[in-house]
Amino acid sequence: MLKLELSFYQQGDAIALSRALLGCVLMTRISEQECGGFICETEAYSGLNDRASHAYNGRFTKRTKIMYEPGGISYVYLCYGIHHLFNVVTGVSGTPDAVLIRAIVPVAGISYMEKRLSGYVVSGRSIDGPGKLTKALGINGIHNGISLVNDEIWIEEAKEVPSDNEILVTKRIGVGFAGDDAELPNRFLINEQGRQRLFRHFQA
DNA sequence: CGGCCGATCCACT
DNA sequence: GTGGATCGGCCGA
Repeated sequence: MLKLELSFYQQGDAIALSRALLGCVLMTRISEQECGGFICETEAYSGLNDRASHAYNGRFTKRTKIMYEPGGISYVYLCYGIHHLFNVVTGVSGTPDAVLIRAIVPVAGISYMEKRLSGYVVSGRSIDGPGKLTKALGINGIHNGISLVNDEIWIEEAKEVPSDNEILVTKRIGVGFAGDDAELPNRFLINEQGRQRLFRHFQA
């Protein structure tokens, strides 16, 4: 399987990349365990003009500075004091764009992910919810800012790409504070039929 | 320096 | 469908 290269993350905007990441395979190798699944839900956060983004209007802090880096690194942060959320930084240096990964369909290391989720059964279903996703994959705050072209967290090309009629576009979750920007159609997901079709390409 | 609050999840009812 | 858990970052004083 082919690992996505830096150039993938640095071309195009966050919306195009949110769409392009559907079907790609998010993998982690953490504590000697290789786990992962193909991405089936994303949200685009387009920095400067997006009130839902941490970097709205050029806000530049210790936390958000990572979003201004060139694409191809992770942005992991703590939400509600409990959940780590995993984002992919995209675009060129100076553009604070990122894609939030919200769900995967598990294809590797399933038993270990279930262990991390205290026995929650992930086999045969999606791992929905960005906090649960990072817990299953073993991602936490120490992975903030690391390259996605390495051997700890990386993304592989899709084995099979979802077709347009398998993709749903909606407004984003939990961004009601963002005013009009809360209505932006920046959330992308593969429908149930598409998830099952893509999953079949991972079976031996 | 203090207080507020969020890109959530789960265990209740 | 609702509320509690739980904490770092941010803002205003």
